[in-house]
Amino acid sequence: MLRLSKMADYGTQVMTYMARDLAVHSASEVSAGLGIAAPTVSKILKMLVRKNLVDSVMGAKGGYMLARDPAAISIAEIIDAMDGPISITECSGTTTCERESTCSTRSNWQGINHIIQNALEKVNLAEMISPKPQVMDMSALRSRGILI
Amino acid sequence: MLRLSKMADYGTQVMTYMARDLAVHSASEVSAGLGIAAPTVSKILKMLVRKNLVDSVMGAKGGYMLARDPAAISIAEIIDAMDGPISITECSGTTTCERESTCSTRSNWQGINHIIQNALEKVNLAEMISPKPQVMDMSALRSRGILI
DNA sequence: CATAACTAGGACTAGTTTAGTCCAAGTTAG
DNA sequence: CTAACTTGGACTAAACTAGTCCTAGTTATG
Repeated sequence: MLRLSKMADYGTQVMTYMARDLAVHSASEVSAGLGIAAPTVSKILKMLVRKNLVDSVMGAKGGYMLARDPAAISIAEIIDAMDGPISITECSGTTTCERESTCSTRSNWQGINHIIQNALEKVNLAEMISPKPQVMDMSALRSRGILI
Repeated sequence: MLRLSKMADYGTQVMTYMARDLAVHSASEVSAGLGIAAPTVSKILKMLVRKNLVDSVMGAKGGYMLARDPAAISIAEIIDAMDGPISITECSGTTTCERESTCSTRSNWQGINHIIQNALEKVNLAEMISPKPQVMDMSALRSRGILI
C-alpha cells in the first residue's frame, strides 16, 4: 500500500545519481550507470527539467545537471515532479463531495497528508547519497526533528 | 503521488461507518449508507474480515461488525488490509537487487517508510470519527507526538 | 423444515493507468 | 555541415484496479 510509482522511484534514482557528481551527464550515460532503459531515463529527465529540478544543456556534449545544491532538493519535490501532488486520498482538492458536511473524516486525512508531506520534505538529496545511512535509525530521526 | 488506492479509501469509509455504530450492519445497509456500490462494499468487507478487522455474523439478520474497539484499530491496519504492506518503494522486501551493495539509497527509503508507517499507526478509528477534527491542526499533532 | 436473508469465495470483465517506445524537430560543438 | 545531444509529443503494450456476477454455505423465523 501507499505505493510509490515506479516513475517516482526511478526519478529519485536518477536524481541521486546526478547528485553524486554535479557535472553534466547525458541521458545515455545515466541510463548505462543505473541500468534503466534509455528512453525511460530520457523521459524522466524531461519531466525533471519541466519542474526545474534539473537543468538541460543542449547540443553536442550537452546533457543534464542538477539545478540546485543536493541539500536544497527534497524527496518530496522529486516525487511531486514525477507523480503530481502528494495526497493520500481523493477528496483532497477542489472536488467537493456531496456528503462533505458530514465528512469529519476528511480533515483527518488532511492531517495525515501533512505528516507524510512533512516527512518527505525533511529528507533531501544530499542525505540520500550519504554512504552510511543516517536517516535510517529512529533516534537519528528524532534528533533531527523528523520523528517524535 | 503517494496515492492511496480507492479500495483503501473505501475501506476506511466502511470502517468509520461501522465505528459510529458498533452493532451489526449488513453489507447492503453499509452500501446504502455510504453510497458505494453493493458488490464493492461486500468485497471490501470480506477483505476486512480476512484481516480480522471486522467480524462476520452469518445467516439471516447477519452482517458485519468491528472486531475491536475503534480506538484499537489504526489507519495503518486498514490500509494494510486493503493494499498490502505499507512500503513506498520496490526494493523493500526480500527481493535483492544486484547493486544492493552500492545502494545506500535503500536504507534511507526504509527510514522514510518508517516515518510514514509510524504516522499512520498513530491515528486510530476513534479519532477519525470525532466530529471536530483533532488530528488536523499541527499543534495538536505535535502534542500527541505524531509530529515534531 | 422450508424459505428468506444473509455471508464466503472466487472467477471474470472492463476500464484506466503506467511503463516504456519511437519519431520528428531544434541546438550546439567541432 | 555533421555528429551528438536535448525537446516534445504521439503512440503502444502491459499491468493493475475497480467493479460485477455467480455458486455455495449458514442461520433466523414462521
